[in-house]
Amino acid sequence: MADDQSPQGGQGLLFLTDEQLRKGIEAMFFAYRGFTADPDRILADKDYGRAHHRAIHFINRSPGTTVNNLLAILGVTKQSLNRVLRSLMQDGLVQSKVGREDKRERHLFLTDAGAVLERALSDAQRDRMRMAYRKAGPVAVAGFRQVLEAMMDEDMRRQYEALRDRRQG
Amino acid sequence: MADDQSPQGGQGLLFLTDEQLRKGIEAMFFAYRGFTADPDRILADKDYGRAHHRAIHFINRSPGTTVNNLLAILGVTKQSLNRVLRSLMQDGLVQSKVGREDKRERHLFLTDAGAVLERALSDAQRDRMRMAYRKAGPVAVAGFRQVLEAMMDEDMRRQYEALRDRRQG
DNA sequence: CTTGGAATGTCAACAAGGCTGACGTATTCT
DNA sequence: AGAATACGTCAGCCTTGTTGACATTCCAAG
Repeated sequence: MADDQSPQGGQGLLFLTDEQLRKGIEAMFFAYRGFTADPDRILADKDYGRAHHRAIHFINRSPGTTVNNLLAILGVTKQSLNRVLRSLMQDGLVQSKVGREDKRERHLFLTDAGAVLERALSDAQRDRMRMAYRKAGPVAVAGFRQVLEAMMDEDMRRQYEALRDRRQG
Repeated sequence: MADDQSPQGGQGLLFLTDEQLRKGIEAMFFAYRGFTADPDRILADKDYGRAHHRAIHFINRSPGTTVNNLLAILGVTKQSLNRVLRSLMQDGLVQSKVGREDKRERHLFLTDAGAVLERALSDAQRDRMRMAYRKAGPVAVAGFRQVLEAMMDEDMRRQYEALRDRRQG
């Protein structure tokens, strides 16, 4: 694949050619389709879309998070998020509680029914991920995460890092 | 979930825990935002969206490809693609030629103006990719690609592979 | 040669889910 | 008291996915 050279910097920069970069770009494109395919199939039956999945995922991840918080993580407008949250609450999958300290805030939680759906969605997504991880092996997985993290914008990375070490009930 | 075993894998299966998988899922989510951010900014000025970018990318990649071909690669309906192609053709970025052998087919090409936009878009996307690659290093990059390829569906992977070794004029 | 079916592509209409802008209400901060 | 914050909502727009209907072209069977 490449002419190995001696020291750490020296192994040629063949992995930085336009050709290699383009392959990476196309790999991202196709892989993302696989990444969302399984949850999408589950959601299609239920009149929900990817937007609902994202909301459910992050509410599960950070129970009690506020609307504003979720907004920042998802990177959408409140009007857009609101549409999704409204339907999830009407269907009894998400519950919002008025803040105790600051009564302007609404804290979001999954109901039992919401947790069931979340489980189904993340199981499906994890299964594919697990398969890919197992196939590629631990070293590849470490590289995978490194490159992804390097692709994020600064503020996204902060959101991502903030999520990393949070323990959830 | 994580009992260490001896054989070749030796280093435990800690990279397959639900926790690790979830981090990978979230990394994909945030990284994809970064991945599309730069081209999106360019397109926003021009009344185009991601769909236009995808079409332009793959037409550039495989000049003379047919609509049907493109359909399969992009994974959308022909009606959806058609709308995008129509606007690109009206704006003089893409040109379609009736097939010589089979007159039902339309072969797609970028015009000079189309090639200019393609350049701008892919430069932007490649710059980010290059930065990430450089930061992560060649070993990480190899792992990155391995995992992405393992995440694809069978038919996507075939599309992706078919693209890999094609030489373009 | 003709005819019917399959393949290719176009037009029309609809839905999801982004967006902006404007506004109302409750609450908190200064 | 007045400004700022957090949230919800209405209205309207755009992109991009969907299905349905239809025209053209090709090909194969009769």
